[in-house]
Amino acid sequence: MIMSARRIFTTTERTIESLGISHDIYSLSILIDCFCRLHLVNFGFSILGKIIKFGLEPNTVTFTTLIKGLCIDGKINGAVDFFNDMVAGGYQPDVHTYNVIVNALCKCGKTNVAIELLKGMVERGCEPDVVTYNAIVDALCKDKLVIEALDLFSQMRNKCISPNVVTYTCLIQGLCNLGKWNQALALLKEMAGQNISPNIITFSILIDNLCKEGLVSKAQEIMKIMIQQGVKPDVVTYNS
DNA sequence: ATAGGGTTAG
Repeated sequence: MIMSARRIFTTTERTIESLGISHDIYSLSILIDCFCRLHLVNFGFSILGKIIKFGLEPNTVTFTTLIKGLCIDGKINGAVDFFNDMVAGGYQPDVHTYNVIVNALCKCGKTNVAIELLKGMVERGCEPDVVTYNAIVDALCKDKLVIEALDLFSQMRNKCISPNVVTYTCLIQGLCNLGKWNQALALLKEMAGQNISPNIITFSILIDNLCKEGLVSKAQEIMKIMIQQGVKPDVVTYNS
């Protein structure tokens, strides 16, 4: 595995060089991304070394790609450390950079740290967007902290960051998990008012939870609405 | 001009 990875690394380099194509920060950042997706983040860091050796300047994209590579490998602490190094080195993280870290923190159960980072980015003048909020709203809902999730939901609206179908779907799921399907249905209505179309996932969550509550006729009602809106039930919907 | 972020369900 290690040998073949190294071979990929060196032959990629030789091939590009033998074609007479010179590297720039774009191609090298793409190369870093490729290695990171192959779980070869260390090779990504060797590319960073090459960038510096070539006298090129790594930028926010280069760093963000490496941070994501560390997250892909579950090295969340390493990712946070490298993020701090980046900031200490005078490089400004942007909303993409923050979203990579926030998402990784949320996915590994460190929702509180993610919320701290959300506060931190605002203080640094980097505005969060719907992606940032969705990650945290989803994590809070999965932690059964729906009140906190709804609080964040109103916070984002105060900032004029429009929630989308994912935001609503996460909240609906969170409410359903606590048996608050009435509130979940209210959110479904609210979506219509906001011109946000529920999708197959939104509908399936509602149908599944209504069935579990023994409200099968209500579930069938939702399924009718779903079909009316042109969303085709799938195997998940029918299983429910 | 060319590169980087999430996406929710049984």
